[in-house]
Amino acid sequence: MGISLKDVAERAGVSVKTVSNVVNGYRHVTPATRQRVQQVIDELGYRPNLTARHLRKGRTGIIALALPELGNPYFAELADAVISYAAGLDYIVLLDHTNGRRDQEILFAQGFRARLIDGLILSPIELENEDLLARGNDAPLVLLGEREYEAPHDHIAIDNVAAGRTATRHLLDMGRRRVAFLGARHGRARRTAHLRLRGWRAAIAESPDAAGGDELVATTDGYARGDGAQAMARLLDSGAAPDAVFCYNDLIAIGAMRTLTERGLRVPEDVAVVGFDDIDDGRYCSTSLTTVAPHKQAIARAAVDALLARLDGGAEAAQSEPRHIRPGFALIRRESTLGRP
Amino acid sequence: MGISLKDVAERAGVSVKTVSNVVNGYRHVTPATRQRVQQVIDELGYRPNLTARHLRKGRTGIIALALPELGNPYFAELADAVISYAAGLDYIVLLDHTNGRRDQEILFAQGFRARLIDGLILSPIELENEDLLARGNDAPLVLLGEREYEAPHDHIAIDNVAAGRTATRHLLDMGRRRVAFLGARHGRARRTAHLRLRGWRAAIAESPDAAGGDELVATTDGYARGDGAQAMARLLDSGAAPDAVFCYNDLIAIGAMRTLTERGLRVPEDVAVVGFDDIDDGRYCSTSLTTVAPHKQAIARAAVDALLARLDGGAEAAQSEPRHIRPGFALIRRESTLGRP
DNA sequence: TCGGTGTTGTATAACGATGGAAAAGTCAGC
DNA sequence: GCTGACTTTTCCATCGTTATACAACACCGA
Repeated sequence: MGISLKDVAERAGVSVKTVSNVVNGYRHVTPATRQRVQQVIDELGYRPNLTARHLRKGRTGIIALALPELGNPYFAELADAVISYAAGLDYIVLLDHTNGRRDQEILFAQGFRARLIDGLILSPIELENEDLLARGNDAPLVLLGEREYEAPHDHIAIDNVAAGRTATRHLLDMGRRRVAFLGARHGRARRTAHLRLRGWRAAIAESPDAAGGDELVATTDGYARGDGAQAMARLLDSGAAPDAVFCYNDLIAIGAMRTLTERGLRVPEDVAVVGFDDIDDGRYCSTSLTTVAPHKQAIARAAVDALLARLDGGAEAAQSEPRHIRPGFALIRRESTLGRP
Repeated sequence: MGISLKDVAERAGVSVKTVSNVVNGYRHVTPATRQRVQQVIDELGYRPNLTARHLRKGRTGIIALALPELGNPYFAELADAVISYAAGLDYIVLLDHTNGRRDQEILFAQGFRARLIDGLILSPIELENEDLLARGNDAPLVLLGEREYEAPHDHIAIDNVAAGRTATRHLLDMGRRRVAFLGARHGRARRTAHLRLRGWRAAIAESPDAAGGDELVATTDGYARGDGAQAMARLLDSGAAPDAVFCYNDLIAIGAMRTLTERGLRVPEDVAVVGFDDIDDGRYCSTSLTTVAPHKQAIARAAVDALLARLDGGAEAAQSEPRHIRPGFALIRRESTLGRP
């Protein structure tokens, strides 16, 4: 095993608590004692045992971040942001992925890492409201992303309806009249894409001469490039003849552009494309991708801050009303709608 | 606080140890007692406190995985694989990123998460051999990736020289004669790209009529798409006139393709491109990317297995010779060299 | 010299779990 | 009914840390 406080105490000829006091920077320690103890600490290379400290304090300093999948760059970039920001506040982030499966999301919400973590940030896909209400766990939970719940938890999400509307309006402003939506969902995950779809509908409705029939809405099974490629193919085969697509996310948009190119259609001349997420990939596509950019840093900050407020804020903060925070977003205009300069 | 063994014990009218025995499936417990205890456990919703267990056992069941950056899909996908595989073995993975900075890598190697983690898997970029030798930490360390060290640690990496040669030879086989290498490095990180560059040289050397001058080697500052785009631009401006490029990784390759398209050059007709990593992006570029695919699952398995062998194998395993494991790779041929079918 | 005040250090009990040894209980065989 | 062998349960110490309570000491003014 390693060096413990006891070893240091013996060597320095003081009590264990005094060493602990030095380690923790307690005020009332004579400079002489402090120096002597510190010297022994350096000599022996003492490092505090976090496990023991956590046991005693009842807190671990670890928060969990559960995301659908890291393979999606949006989540990877978001994870990056959360880890960095939490590290600055002396919190360690335990990163997990749920594969967007309900059973795994429930597992996390229930807190299967009981008391290893102080709190949890979860980005759900299929989780239902009832799953949250059945939660028998006291660790604070912050929800991330599009889904809206009635359970009493803080929720961080950009205004997806407004974002969807902004994206769609941009396409309409560029003169497009048959704007398709790519990435609607069936089944449980329906609500996830629903908000962006609602934004699309709203923008269409504001534009009298724009087409907005259901034949312009294409569903996908997942959120990856392949799903976008397939959905685009189906849309083209169906004869819906869109002159623009607003995609649920950038990955789907990239897949869609791939299909368009394969079919000999030009982006944006024949079909303009807008994505969502502003992942790094979109910037370097052969036709760079216009996209809605949620402010990831702000989301990360808001999530961690909300969680820590419940953790560190004492009883009144822990019981206070759930907050709904809406970080900002921006429409980044690139070649897939503006064309090559 | 939560429910502890003691609470369960009191309620069930048995000793704490008996409850612990039930929880841990200890053999000699009467079915009657077991059932009664189990019932109380379910009733109270008892969950063992991992922190306390870890303190007692001296092990946490947590391993750390330190990667340069999650924003790079290769690492994200790899992390995904490691987390999944470790979870199957009841280990939790703590994911961190070093940004490829030496100071951060040293921090991890030194084990700043002392005794929170049982072992560490590190994918270094700038770390030096001396940093490893100076390591004053007993937790096992497994190294991942191209860099080669003389320090006594297990090392998992595909054969980068062979992979580089395979990729380059593929380009030569397709009739290219001016094959450039994109992504060499200056300074500390030099050695990282060195092996793939060596493979490039080897393949060129085997092909008498192929050009192989230094004007065909372009350095980059990083490993992102932007670096590839810039490097490609510089290469074109320098007049080196390559008819193919082998890129250090897929991101650089994607950036390079972007520049080629901008300059009106066709891929692969004018310039063929090969990447490295087989990230999902490459599959859905408008020109899908030929690439070297390291077997990520195998790498993840090997890394975790090597670490756990040192952890669980007892003293003799912990002291045994460091192993060097070489998972396989494959060349995935796609449009960026074969052309559109 | 004496209390009062404030600082510095120590002893001991937790935190929640597990391991080992001792104690208690069960049962067969004589 | 007793012994011995085995099973089941309890008791206590322990992991490394911090909190609480208090002891020791110096310093000050009266």
